[in-house]
Amino acid sequence: MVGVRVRFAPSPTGYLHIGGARTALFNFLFARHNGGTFVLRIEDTDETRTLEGAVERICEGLRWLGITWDEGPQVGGRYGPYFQTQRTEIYQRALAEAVDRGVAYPCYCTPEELAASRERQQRAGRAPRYEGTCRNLTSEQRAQREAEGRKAVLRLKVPQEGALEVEDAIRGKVRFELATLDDFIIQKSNGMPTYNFAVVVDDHAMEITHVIRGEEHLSNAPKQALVYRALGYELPIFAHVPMILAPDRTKLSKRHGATAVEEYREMGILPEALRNYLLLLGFTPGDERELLDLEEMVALFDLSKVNKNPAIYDDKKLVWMNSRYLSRLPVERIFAEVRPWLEAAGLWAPDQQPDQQLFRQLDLARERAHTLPELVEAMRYFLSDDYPFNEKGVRKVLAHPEVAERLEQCADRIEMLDVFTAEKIEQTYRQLADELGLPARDLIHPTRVAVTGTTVGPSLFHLLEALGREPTVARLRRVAQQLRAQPSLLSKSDT
RNA sequence: GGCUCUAUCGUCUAGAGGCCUAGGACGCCGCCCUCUCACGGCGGAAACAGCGGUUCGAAUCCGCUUAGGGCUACCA
Repeated sequence: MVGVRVRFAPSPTGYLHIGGARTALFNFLFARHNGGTFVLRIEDTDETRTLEGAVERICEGLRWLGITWDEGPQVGGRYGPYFQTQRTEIYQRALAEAVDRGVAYPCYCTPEELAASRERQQRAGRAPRYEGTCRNLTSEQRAQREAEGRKAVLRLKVPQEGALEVEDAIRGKVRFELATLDDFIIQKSNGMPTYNFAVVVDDHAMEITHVIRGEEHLSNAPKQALVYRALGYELPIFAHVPMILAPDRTKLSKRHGATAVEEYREMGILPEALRNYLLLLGFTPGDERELLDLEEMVALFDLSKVNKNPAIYDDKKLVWMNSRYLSRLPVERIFAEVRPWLEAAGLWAPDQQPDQQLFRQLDLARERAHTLPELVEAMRYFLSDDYPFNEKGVRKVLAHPEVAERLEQCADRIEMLDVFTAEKIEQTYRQLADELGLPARDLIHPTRVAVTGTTVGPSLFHLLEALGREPTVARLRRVAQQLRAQPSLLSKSDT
């Protein structure tokens, strides 16, 4: 007895689409939740659409999201091969079986004849269906067409009356009139099986118990059910998850912005955030929790909690989620994520090792960042003396005659401190402010802008502690000097 | 066109006949916290597509309409 077996079966036509990623996630969670097996299978029967490197990109996207498969490319398995192009003998056997059972027949119509027939029917206001030209050919007629050198395809003989009900775990019973279906092709003239045939053969051969896939396949379900029936296979449980639509309610495509998982990675989105966001697109955890780690997702996942209606994709919430993960995940983890970004920005050397001070800085910076590139900017003044000055900030808090001296006084006091801690720094700032008869903010704000170039950021005293005494003092003095020499110097480098 | 799925705030959604003067989250707007920003807290604006039924009672059930999606290939 096999337990739950599910599969994700993308065709390698390019990148991993977020809709596909969500389907994969649901399959993965379903398998894990039920202690089952998650299979990755590549549907590459259309060689003209198969793209070089696409399988690798899809695998990498899945791995990045933390979706791992138990059988499939790169890992193997007992039900292989996992590429349809390598399973041709299996299809040939199934095709031969279909012919033997009398449920399939060769059709010699050319694509041109078919197109003409379709057009004729459409003009007559009817739904285009295969007219059954070759359905009842005698063996002489077949032989004659073979002799003419006509190439044959194989069609499935579909009953012309009655109805077929497909049970869907998400939608319930879906009923189709057989009269609306026609004898569809199961083997192309190049010998390859068509999608609707190959999926069934593979799902059966791989003992798939639950077919969880996108809603775009719902209309294929009756055809596939017919193939199952024709071949005498047992039907799996179907579950069609709603599609993800673009904000204009059309199918999500490139012109709507990012649609590939890898693009989100390149935008500085963490896999935890994308995975979490994708889960919530069409799935309700049941309580009011929204931020869920993989373990919680596995524990909670259930097909009955998958929604029926399509979700419109809106990345505002994704960005918010990303900011939450940025500040919640272990700081070491965040460092591993930003590290390549910091290196690319020239703020971190490839051989450089992080220390406690770096982690403190990261801790302060990450609370304010929504994405990895934002985090890089929030880290810039910690890692480099070359940080941009915000023009408005300079004008507002630095460009005043009394500021230079105050900055120097702050620097003096800082140098006198026995220990450089946030607490001590705050004490001395407040004391100095008292002595000067000023509100503390008149010292705090100029210091912040001088040391970071910006008016926004972490609590100043923690900021200074994380920055370190030497850089703090050096920056205060440098800025004071520049203010004295020429105030406009500072406002040149604006952000 | 035919077949089919879907329909609650701008978006993701809760809601499986009375608990709904429809709840939460993102976003937006105020206020609080405060050295700024962010976080956090508090509050606000914001929805049951329409019309008919069924019922004592409907966001919830049924029908129709409307709108959107999918399929309708020798693509997957």
